[in-house]
Amino acid sequence: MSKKRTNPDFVNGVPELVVLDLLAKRPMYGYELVQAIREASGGTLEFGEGCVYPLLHKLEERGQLASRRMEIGGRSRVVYRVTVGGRKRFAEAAARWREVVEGVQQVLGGSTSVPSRAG
Amino acid sequence: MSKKRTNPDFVNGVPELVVLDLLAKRPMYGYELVQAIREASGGTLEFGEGCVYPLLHKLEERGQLASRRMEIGGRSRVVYRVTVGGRKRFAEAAARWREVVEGVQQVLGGSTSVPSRAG
DNA sequence: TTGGCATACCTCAAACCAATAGGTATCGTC
DNA sequence: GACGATACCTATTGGTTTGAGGTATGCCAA
Repeated sequence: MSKKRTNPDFVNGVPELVVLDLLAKRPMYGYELVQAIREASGGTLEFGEGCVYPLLHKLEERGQLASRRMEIGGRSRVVYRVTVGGRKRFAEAAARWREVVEGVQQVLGGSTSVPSRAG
Repeated sequence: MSKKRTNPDFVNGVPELVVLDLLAKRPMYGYELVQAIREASGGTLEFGEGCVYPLLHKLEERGQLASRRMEIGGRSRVVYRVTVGGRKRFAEAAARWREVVEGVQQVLGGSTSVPSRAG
């Protein structure tokens, strides 16, 4: 068994971002959301239940999500929807996300494609 | 004083990414690097010395950076350069970074506005 | 010389987040 | 009843940035 990587890449705040986005498009329950993230990202983003469920609870505590028990398929499931505060939060997070992405692009900018230049 | 935010947004692994990139372009010493990150990103990315110095040491331990004491301005400074392993690491990190960015974009896709028609 | 400031390097504790693993309950099938 | 898939939840762990603090040197002013 190698090391456990709990913070592997660049996913930090990304779960919150995509959860707020996907739930804004359509209310879902946790288990459905886990799969939705995977499918919507083409398999690139994959967050386990141990990440999604606590996140949902946290966002609900903040008033950015609201849960409702609904009967789906003959069983009661906890369906989450985005509140007004949640949409605001998403807008902020998305803006920050873009900032970071653009910031990184500005730094990497010329090095990802431009060959070494005499300096 | 409100809460301390140690993991504010989406910067996770980003310091490693930009450090490897900037040092690959031109060897620098720590303090210079801190400012270089800030300037290269247009002020968007800003990592303190408490983040950069331990990172430099870690990357050096991994053999991805190499340090050398040099006389600059009449004083000895610890200048870091990227090794072959560091370039490899950067390539991997950059690829992963792009994956995540594209993954998020696929999810957010139509919700961020941006009617990029050139696509 | 003394004091203050910016530069330059370093380290530590705190806070936060995702990953892993484990636990519980229901439904359908055998 | 046993088993697996679905569905929900929690505790622990590991890694990372942040913030604050500490040390030392060079330059400038008094």
